[in-house]
Amino acid sequence: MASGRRREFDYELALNAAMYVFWQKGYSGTSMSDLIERMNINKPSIYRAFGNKEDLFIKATERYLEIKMKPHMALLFEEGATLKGRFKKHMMSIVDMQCSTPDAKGCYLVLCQSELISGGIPMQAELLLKSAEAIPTKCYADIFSNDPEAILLGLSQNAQSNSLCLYTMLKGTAAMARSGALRAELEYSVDSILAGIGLD
Amino acid sequence: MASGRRREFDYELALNAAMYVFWQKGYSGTSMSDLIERMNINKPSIYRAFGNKEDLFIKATERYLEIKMKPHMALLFEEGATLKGRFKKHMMSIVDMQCSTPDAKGCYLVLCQSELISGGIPMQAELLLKSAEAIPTKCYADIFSNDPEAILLGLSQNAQSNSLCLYTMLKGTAAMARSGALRAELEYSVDSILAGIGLD
DNA sequence: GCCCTATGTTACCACTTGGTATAGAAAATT
DNA sequence: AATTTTCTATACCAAGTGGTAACATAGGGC
Repeated sequence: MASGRRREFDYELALNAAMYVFWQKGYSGTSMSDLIERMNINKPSIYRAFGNKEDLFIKATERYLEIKMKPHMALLFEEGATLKGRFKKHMMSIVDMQCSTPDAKGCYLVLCQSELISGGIPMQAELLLKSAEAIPTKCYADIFSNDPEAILLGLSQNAQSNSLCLYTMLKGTAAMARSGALRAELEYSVDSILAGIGLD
Repeated sequence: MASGRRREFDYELALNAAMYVFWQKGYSGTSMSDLIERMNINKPSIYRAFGNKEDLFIKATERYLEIKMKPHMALLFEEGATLKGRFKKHMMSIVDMQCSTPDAKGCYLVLCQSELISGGIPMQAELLLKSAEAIPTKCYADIFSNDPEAILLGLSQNAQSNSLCLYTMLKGTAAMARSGALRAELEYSVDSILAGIGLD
């Protein structure tokens, strides 16, 4: 079986580049020209390797979830740290990322989720974005409900609300980071919300 | 001096309609076709009455600041209410608006400010959006610095940080509202952040 | 060597974008 | 009523959108 000519570009690198473009410009705001330029591949090669714009967006989004969001979640389950310490580390790890990525500040998901109500996002991409939103809130709520320290602090009483509260603050830091806020400025907000829900 | 034919559409109504379109779709996401449809005027009439897309956007943004943001600010200076009461009312008034406007959930400014880093926003519009951001933070910081009750509670020590903290949370509720969160769910977050900075 | 498959490149497609020229219609001043 | 001024409406423009057809090119299996 003949296997044909090998592609000249690096698939993984190209997908990363696409991820950063969507992170900076959102789905509708990103044009194929943008992608061609930043991925450094010409158009038919992109279509052959990744499918159409929606397919590429879905792959880029899944990559973001995998390499950018997942690592933060692990920090919530580190052994030998207090509940507050784990949440603080988790949240500041996210804030760090929101502030540090040049030209792609804030959160990929927050940006693209805000496009949903604008219209123009294809169905499958919409479903993925909506399902991604449920992951951290569910995770936080589970911890608040079941962690012994959380139960002791009474946080299990309002597990759902406490979860939503932290998530809301992280969306806020994402928006602030996108406008140029610094990590140091946002740390105070993280500390305040943790204190605010009674996590001391 | 002949004054000519009178316009058939209502200028104020049309500008309001434009405001809601930008509120829903942002600057780049809004096309002239969108505006024509929702303002119910044909294209040359829009250009004659409002100038080009950027001019119209600036007018719509100024209108948003005037009729949508300004009323919330007044609540911070109501007589005979505690500092916490005034901030609670102010913030919930904003959250109310973020949740209730159909098809234009969230905050006009948060949405459009997030487009700045994407590029494609004209200079004058960019300046307006950036200057709008400074208004509430400056206002909060002034209150935390000078209000007797704030000084008594020690909030004047971190006036700047406390200000940024509340503003960050409001950007978070805006993002949450845009994704469909309800007023009741977000009230808990507002209460928590007020408690978190020590405003009891 | 040949063939087959997959690649990169150029050119093109229909459609939408922001913006305008032009012509006809309506109202106020003379 | 005539004129002037501003309005609305149809049609159009160049440039950009997402997406493809066609063709030359490169590499592995036989």
